[in-house]
Amino acid sequence: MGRAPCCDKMGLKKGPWTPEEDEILVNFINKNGGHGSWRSLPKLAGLLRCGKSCRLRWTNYLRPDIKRGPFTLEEEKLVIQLHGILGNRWAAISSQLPGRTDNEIKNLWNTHLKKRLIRMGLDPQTHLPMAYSCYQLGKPLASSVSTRHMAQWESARLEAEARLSRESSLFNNDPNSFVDANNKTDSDYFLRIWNSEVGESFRSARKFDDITSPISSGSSSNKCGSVSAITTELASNVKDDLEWRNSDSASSNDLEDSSDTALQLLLDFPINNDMSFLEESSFISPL
DNA sequence: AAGGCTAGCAACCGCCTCGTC
DNA sequence: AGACGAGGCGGTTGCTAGCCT
Repeated sequence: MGRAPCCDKMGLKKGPWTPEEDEILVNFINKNGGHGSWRSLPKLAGLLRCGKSCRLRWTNYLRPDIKRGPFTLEEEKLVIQLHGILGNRWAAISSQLPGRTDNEIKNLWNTHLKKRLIRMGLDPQTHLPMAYSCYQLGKPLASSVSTRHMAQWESARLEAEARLSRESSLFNNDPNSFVDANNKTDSDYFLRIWNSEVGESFRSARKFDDITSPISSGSSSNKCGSVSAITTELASNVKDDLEWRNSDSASSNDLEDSSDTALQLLLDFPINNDMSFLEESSFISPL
């Protein structure tokens, strides 16, 4: 059914790359001012690899702008925040972390951050307490997650724009310049994402009105309901769920003694919107 | 010291999207 | 319109180093 793997051809090497292969690939790309067609690159460069393998090696390891070394606290914070908004869209998340690859972020998430959230009793997909995220009033989980992401998008954007207007006097003349770390605020991140191609899919989603249509959480071409309608529905759902959760005192104490910094980072994010009552709930550990 | 276990990470695989013909 | 190829993406695998017993 599926297409045959591109490396099935006889004679093509698989597995870890040797320093010699790395050198050949880097030299070829530098010499030609780019990779050109990945499919034809191995033959032209004299590598016994498939084009896909070359592309992966270049984008995940050999690219000169890749930042090596452990993730900083700020980067981890950003990954958690972005994952809460974008879900498992590693490429979209990595586009907001200069020098970090999607593979690196995916590994960070799977080996560190995900486990951290699970340890704290939080669903790594929804960033909400496990018991809560599993029962969205009988609605399909994938739909509720995407709905939540949509609402967070809109809320974060509105908050960011409001803050940006307040702080406009502090900004550079170039409103699109987000490079200066001194001026980098959380608002900046969201406006930058919102104005990027990543946000485009969400901006265009405002055209759709069918809030009840199923949403594929794994696809980059989601069809989503109108954001304002979703936000309204979400607020209603969350309030209902909070009432349900508050009646279940057994689960509400699980997180109170958590001092994990990741949770703090997640909750520290200044989204003061119609979902802010979530933070006031005793269900989530006090700051 | 040695064997088992685990975490971290590089690389692969299969599916999807988009562009071209 | 649909078949095909190329590139991109996310999930998963497998190797390795470090830790534990």
